[in-house]
Amino acid sequence: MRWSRTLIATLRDDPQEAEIASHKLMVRAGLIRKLSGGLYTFMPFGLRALQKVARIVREEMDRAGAQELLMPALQPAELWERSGRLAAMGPGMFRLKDRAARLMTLGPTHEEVVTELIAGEINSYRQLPCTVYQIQTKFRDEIRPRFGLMRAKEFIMKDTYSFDTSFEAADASYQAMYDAYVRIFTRCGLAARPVEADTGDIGGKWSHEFMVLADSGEDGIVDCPACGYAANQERAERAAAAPADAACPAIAEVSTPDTRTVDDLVAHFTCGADRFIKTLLYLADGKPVAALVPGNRDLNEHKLKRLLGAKKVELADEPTVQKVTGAPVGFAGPVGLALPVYADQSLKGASDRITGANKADTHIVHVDLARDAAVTAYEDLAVVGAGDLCPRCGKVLQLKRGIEVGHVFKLGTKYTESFDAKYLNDKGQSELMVMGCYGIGVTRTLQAIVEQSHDADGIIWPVSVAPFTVSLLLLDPKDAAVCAVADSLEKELQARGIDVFVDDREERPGVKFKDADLIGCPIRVVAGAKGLAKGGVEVKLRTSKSFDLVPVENAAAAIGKLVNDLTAALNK
RNA sequence: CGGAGCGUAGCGCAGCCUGGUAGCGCGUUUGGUUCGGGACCAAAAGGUCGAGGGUUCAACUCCCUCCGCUCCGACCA
Repeated sequence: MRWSRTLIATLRDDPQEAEIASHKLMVRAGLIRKLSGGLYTFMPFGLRALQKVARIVREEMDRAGAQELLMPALQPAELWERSGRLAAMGPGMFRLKDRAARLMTLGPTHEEVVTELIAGEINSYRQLPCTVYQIQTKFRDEIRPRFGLMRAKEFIMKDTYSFDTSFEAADASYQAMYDAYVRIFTRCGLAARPVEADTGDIGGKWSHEFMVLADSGEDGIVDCPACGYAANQERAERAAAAPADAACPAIAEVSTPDTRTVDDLVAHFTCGADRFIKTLLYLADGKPVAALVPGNRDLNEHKLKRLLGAKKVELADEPTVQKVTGAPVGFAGPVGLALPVYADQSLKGASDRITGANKADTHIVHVDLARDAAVTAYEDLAVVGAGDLCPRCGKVLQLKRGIEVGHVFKLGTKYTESFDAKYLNDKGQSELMVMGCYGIGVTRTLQAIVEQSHDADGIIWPVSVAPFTVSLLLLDPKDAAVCAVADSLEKELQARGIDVFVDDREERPGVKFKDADLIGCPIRVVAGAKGLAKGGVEVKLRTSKSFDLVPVENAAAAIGKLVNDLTAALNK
């Protein structure tokens, strides 16, 4: 392909719309263009890179025994009512009506469609296990699309679904996908790290996310350098550390006018935030409960939701708080509260603490939680952060940030129950299939690669996903001898199956060098009059500062070897 | 949904406070000189100043409403 005949425009300035490096670079290098918030066009170069990622995904899915199919993106909403997810996903789903006023949705994911499909297709244990996948556009009405392709309203996802006869068999399918994911991200040149994760709206018992470490990542990752424990902050647990509180006198009320937040309390009582017990009132599927954490900690709503087995957990609104505590927001406390009370494990044995009095403008001091309040249970409820102790080995945890590029779930029978997906076992009895689902954000993976692999000059594509493997700069397009060299080298490389992009523009060399660095193809070849006079073309890696002068007749072979070396290094 | 900021030529921006009919850089086109890390000179094309309404003799500028984009937050006991 030649620059002069390609729809590509590179930008000198950072686009006003972009914040993070990968987003800026993808726009500047002419890979994507924005249509509207969270909606992007893939330009020819962006599409080439995307298709290379998709191809790797496909090859590894096929190798792992999954079969590709393609399901509709437009789906009857009734399907989502059957699983209960129409309500659970709420406004996150795009909804529309067809001409018969039937409610339809644009698929944000495909558990419903695939389970309905498989329930009809599979009848016998002889047909199991069965794993299918697709690479398809998904639609999610994100609250706040951001960072270009990272969180978009429309994006390309690879979604795989496994069906098995038993939980043990499903574990094997899960492991096969987990292994395939490790290979996929390795081949894409990404250092992606599996971490334990929350299952969210998808449901199920167990899941891992594949995270690309990046400061711009949206997820917190809790990491134990000592034993390798790693988990999404939403999921992360911590080892119990009991407080060393001494016994205290009986409780006493203290007037605290207009002192509602922990910051207010710290200022008022001049003590550490950890001396307070934060009492949070939640509605779990509509029923009020209280959750207690130390004043210096945050409550992890995912943990509370899991503990209560609730479908929906939300902070109680002001009227509810007023009703159950008898006080305005800001003065709730566990003492005398007629609700189920769940306390964070670090409050076990807590004594001489300060809490709200369930009375306007009043707190109580000298609270011994066990003595003065009825705590239903002590559980790990706080958000885990740096400095907490590892739940496995007890060493100190670190906190990092990451981009979620893949997610694997053990779903169990959540969906096969909803859709009555059963098979006959070898004794002729009907049993539910056991399911797993596995997603990769293909478009997000592409951007994560850029986020992880760039420098001040531009993108540094891994050879496996670069829009083109070789950038061939034709420095003197008016010099017939140089053109002839570029032409023949282009053909030789193509004959070897190496894709080449020839910059044949009538531009000064500096412009071509800058653009080549920005676009970031892994191998740069310069064909210029100067180089030819010295004996050949210049071959340089994007990652290297220096080049090799290679005689024209050896160039294709030398480049072929470089490609092989780069590919081998990725797959190592 | 709440908070903040921004919408002026393809891209990046100034002008607005203090109203008088729009400018800079890049890019694009043409001509010339250049030619190994984003050249220079000359000329040119390109804008309903996000949309609608209001105030005014006059609105990019002041006021109101709406739309769009970006960032922060969805944590308060």
